Amino acid sequence: MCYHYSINKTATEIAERYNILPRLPQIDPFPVHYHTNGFDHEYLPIVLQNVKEGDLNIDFMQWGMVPAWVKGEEHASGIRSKTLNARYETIDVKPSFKHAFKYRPCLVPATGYFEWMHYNGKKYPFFIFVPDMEIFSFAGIWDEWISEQTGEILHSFAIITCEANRLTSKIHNARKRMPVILDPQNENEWLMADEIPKKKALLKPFDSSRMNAYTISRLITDRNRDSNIPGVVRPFKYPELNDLELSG
DNA sequence: CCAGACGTTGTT
DNA sequence: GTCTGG
DNA sequence: CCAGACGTTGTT
DNA sequence: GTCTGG
Repeated sequence: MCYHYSINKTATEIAERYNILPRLPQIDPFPVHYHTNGFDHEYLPIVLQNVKEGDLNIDFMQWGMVPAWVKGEEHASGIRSKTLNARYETIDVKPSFKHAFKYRPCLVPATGYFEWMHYNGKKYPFFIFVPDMEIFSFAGIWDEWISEQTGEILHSFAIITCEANRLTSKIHNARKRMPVILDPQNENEWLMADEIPKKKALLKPFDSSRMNAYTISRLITDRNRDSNIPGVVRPFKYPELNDLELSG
């Protein structure tokens, strides 16, 4: 699963990472997100294929995908907390996701994500990242929803999940899921492929040996403070976890 | 056929 | 313990 | 996912 | 819009 992640880079830096240079003036300034909570449905930078010109573009979409067929604002705000993630196993058959899976793939730029380990009855937050990629991509899907009431257009997205790999299943010691992270050489393929088996073949757990993680402070879920600050991704030690071995 | 849902996570 | 709201 | 509530009566 | 349960 993945309900909390980090993209603490400016839109300009993200554009450079994906070789999207020409449109820079339009997309900055944009706030960085040391921590975004899915249930806040923030606007976040998304990379997608520009249908007309064929090159990549950045758009800003709300996390929590509202499918195009949803009727009414109330229904839209009700469903988006349940569509933060989409299971890869059923993404091609679920009514909420199959259309977006077929026609609207996207990359979700990230610098890391957050997960809680359950240990002796307590929960410990971890920051999980890919040391060899400052910005990496979750595989995502998006959709366009138009409000009947206001005519307003909403672009929103979901992050695809798969079974956890070795590292992430140790942090998730109960149920084992993780967001799909794409190898950079597969990013374009994810945006371009049009055969369902080809697309599903890309949705695999990322190489555990290329990932790393450490504990962070409980500031991340402190409701009395803004968690979107650098301190939220800084290492924080819990003495009772000292014996824990993540790499083995 | 119609009505109603449409989703994920976690669980010693 | 379990549900709800964010 | 986590944090926080979890109930009723009567109401200027 | 499309699927599922009754």
